[in-house]
Amino acid sequence: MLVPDDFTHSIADSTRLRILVLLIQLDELCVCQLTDAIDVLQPKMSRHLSILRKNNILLDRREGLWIFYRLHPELPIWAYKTLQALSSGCLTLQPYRDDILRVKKADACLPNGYRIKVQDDS
Amino acid sequence: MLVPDDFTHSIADSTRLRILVLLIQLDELCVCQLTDAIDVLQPKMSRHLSILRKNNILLDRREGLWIFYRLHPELPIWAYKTLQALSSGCLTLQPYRDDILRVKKADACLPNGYRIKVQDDS
DNA sequence: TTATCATATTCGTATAAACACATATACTTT
DNA sequence: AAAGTATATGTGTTTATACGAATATGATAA
Repeated sequence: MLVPDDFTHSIADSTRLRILVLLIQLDELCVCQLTDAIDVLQPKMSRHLSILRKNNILLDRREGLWIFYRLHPELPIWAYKTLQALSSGCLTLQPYRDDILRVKKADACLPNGYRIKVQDDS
Repeated sequence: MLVPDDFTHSIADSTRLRILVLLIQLDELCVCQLTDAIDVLQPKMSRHLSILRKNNILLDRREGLWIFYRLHPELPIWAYKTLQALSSGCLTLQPYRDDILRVKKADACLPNGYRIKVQDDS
């Protein structure tokens, strides 16, 4: 069960906060999408995802080679509301704003049918 | 100006989270009330208050020997909402629940007229 | 002034967290 | 089977953080 102490610790790293903001906005992303968008080395991304997974903040799902992460569906309401509020404070700021743009534009290593559908506003 | 990174760092310590939950529930408290309720050594309390003050999460006000702390009145809305949500997840749990009871029952070193008015439910 | 009280800061130390690099695992394709 | 791809973990090191103990500050009272 998620307790406030583990939760606050989980969000207190800038890479993890960026991951969470991305997943609140875009529901589900695979590791390579997150790695590309946030631009970190793969082992670093993996380790931060591991922390969020162990604390039951994220849930993962394997699909072939790819592993998709999303907010844990049984995240306590208080935790979800906290993330929503935090996220609303991040969206207009860097690097969070550009992270989202990068995911949408990126042509990551995704399996067919899993690219994000976005209207091209260029 | 408060940025999400400083904010998440500020709430990622259990003593600081306890302080914030207390101040959300009880508006304004002096250092000795916080120290007694949370039961930490005075320099430790002071250091944590200093961090919250420097990050513009708390505002202090001197009244004679006593210094009162409250949430910063210009706290960004996203930060306030985040604290509200987090606090709602803490209130039913220990040690947050008992912290509040202790403040209400305590006979701290307050100047006259500053004791918290609570109905005695004993 | 001196004493006293509430609060703040300095300092040295111990603990924890994040990191890069190397390597391992798990799955798919050939 | 071997090779290739995506993701995870082990290891050693560096950096950040929290801490207790001692001391300083700032206000009040005698």
